[in-house]
Amino acid sequence: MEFELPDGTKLPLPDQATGADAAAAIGPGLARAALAVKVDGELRDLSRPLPNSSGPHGPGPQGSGPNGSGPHKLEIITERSGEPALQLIRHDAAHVLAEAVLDLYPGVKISIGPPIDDGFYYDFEFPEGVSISDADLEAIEAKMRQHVAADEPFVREEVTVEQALERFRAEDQPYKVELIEDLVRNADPDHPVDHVSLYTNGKFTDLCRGPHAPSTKRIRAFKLQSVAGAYWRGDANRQMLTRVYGTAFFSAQDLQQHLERIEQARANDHRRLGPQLGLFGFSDTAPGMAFWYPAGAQVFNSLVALSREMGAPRGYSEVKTPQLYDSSLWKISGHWDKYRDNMFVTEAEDRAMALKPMNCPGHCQLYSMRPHSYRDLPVRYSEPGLLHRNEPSGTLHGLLRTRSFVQDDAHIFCTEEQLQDEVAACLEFAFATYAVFGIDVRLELSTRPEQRIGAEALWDHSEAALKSALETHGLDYDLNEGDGAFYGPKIDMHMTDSLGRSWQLGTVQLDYNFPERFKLSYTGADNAEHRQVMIHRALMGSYERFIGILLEHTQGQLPVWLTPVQAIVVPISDRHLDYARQVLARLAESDARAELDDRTESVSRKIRDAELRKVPFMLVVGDREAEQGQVSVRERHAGDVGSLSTDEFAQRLSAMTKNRAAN
RNA sequence: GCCGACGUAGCUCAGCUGGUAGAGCACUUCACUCGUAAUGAAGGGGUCCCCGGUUCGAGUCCGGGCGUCGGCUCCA
Repeated sequence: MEFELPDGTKLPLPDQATGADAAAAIGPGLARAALAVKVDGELRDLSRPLPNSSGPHGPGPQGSGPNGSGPHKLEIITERSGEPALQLIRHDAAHVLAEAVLDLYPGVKISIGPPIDDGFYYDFEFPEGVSISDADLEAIEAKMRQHVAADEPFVREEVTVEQALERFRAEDQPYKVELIEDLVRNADPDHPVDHVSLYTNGKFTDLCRGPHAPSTKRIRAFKLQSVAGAYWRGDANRQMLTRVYGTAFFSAQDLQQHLERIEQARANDHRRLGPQLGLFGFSDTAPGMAFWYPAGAQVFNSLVALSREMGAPRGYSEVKTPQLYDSSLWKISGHWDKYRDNMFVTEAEDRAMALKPMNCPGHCQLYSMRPHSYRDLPVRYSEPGLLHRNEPSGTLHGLLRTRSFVQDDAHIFCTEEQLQDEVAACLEFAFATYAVFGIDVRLELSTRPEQRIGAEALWDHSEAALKSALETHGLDYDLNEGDGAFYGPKIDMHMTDSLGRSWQLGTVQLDYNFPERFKLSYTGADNAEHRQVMIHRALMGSYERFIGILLEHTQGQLPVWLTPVQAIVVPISDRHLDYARQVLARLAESDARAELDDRTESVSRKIRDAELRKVPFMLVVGDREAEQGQVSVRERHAGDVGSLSTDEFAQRLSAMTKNRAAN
């Protein structure tokens, strides 16, 4: 058997050699450092024999790799291998966590415990009447440390399904039994599952595909972080389990750095920045609904203005539709049946009414109130519509998930022939919008959900249309099966927040159903009525969410054109107030948003306060500047950048605002 | 909605096993008139989230509610 190492050198090994043998053949240092091996991209335990011609990679000439394409590629995984190595010890740590919890809480039922981005978790069902909280984590950690110090080897064994079931039934571990039964049931009929692998460390044995590091001692630094609830199998109708989250690293320094990064990210949380910068706040009197201070309203309105300015040349016409509709409208749209619990419903003169959770039925209503010719299409109605959704209390999240929000919403009514171009134009508009802010998004194509309305043929058609729009533009996307809207498939655009959580911003959704339900039509060239297609689209998503994400990505340093206060005039002493007022007046002439700090305070103090408010420009004025008609410019974060005439500065600032410079 | 935690001045937070509330910043006033991240002093400010209970006495203990945070589910 011959293997090829990452540097291209060949490594001959006897048949049945293990990963550990391979590492030892390369060098004793590597043998000690080795955690696992990667063979042709597959991670394996060091103790397992390496694949050979009769191995799982199937037929091929002796000593050659899969499909006869040359020797197997072999890489020894060590602490220096980065992410795969971390995943390995985090998975190890999850086993040790379960081991420790079983020690401390006899009778606990274990379910699953995978490594995840940045850490690991394990889900448990504690015995009746027992619950744990963050306060218990320390004791569990202490127990885990004992198992790590004991250097317990991870031992793999393959057993028959019957043996495994018998074992976990005897141990009264019903979740493991269910997992094995599902493995068997869901197996590919051509490759039935008759064996499963178990891993044992110390007295603890878990159903696990592996691989694992050689022993528990490789977990150098770990920490349990939080306790949370999680439904078994992610199903809200099933048992709520207790999830313990933790993370692990190869050194205490790495762990410390990771924890500090999280702490740092919290400082950029929009829920902290918003009130701190005087943008918005929340009150118990209106849970899930933001209150906007003047500075925040300024930012909000600037974004709405941007949408309008970009929409007009792209053929959008702004409309206004009511907030409150008779339930009959929601019955036509299907919202009454599917979302009534999440709508704010009221009553007027014995009529059931509901606040709009979406603009589309209103836009459909508006469209249908007049006849349309094929010559008018596409019709593109836009509306910064205020929506209310009674989101479950546990899902509210600052500006990112609210009960009241304004979408940069639009609906396009067009013919089948116009559809491709219109979807493409929506994507162009979206990317042009994101480019203003210099942000990147991740694309997702979501297909038909289980609960849906409309014929299968329409779904086939509309899914194909979105897919081809993405592919003809060469865009990368993730496929999200079953995650579409109840009326049609969609392309979603996602971004992450300061803690790496993903949020949907833009969306482009195809809809053959509402036109059907609202009986929307146009008169064709043949003088007959035709049904058209409808596109729902929002680009920023909601202005609330967009501002939240933008704050986190800019660390509160909004671009100059958008920031509420662009410049603050800082007179050195009270005798410079007159000149400072002249500067302010000059800035006001060119519509700059400027303020004067007229407090009787030191320059340092005024600078510090302006920096904390993240004002982009601080204009220091004293005797020198007054004499020469100048301002001494300090840029946020950068410090003093020299003096300019007041006119020159005002012009530059005005240009930055006009160009929406992405600084 | 579900699991766990938390809720004290505008903000960040102290307040031990129950004895009637405190700091820093912010705010007000006075003095200082200052050249690029905190001048000093004095002062005002609290139904300790709400409602009930236990107790001679509750910010502290117990129950319920509301809100927030971390997850889960959901997200038209």
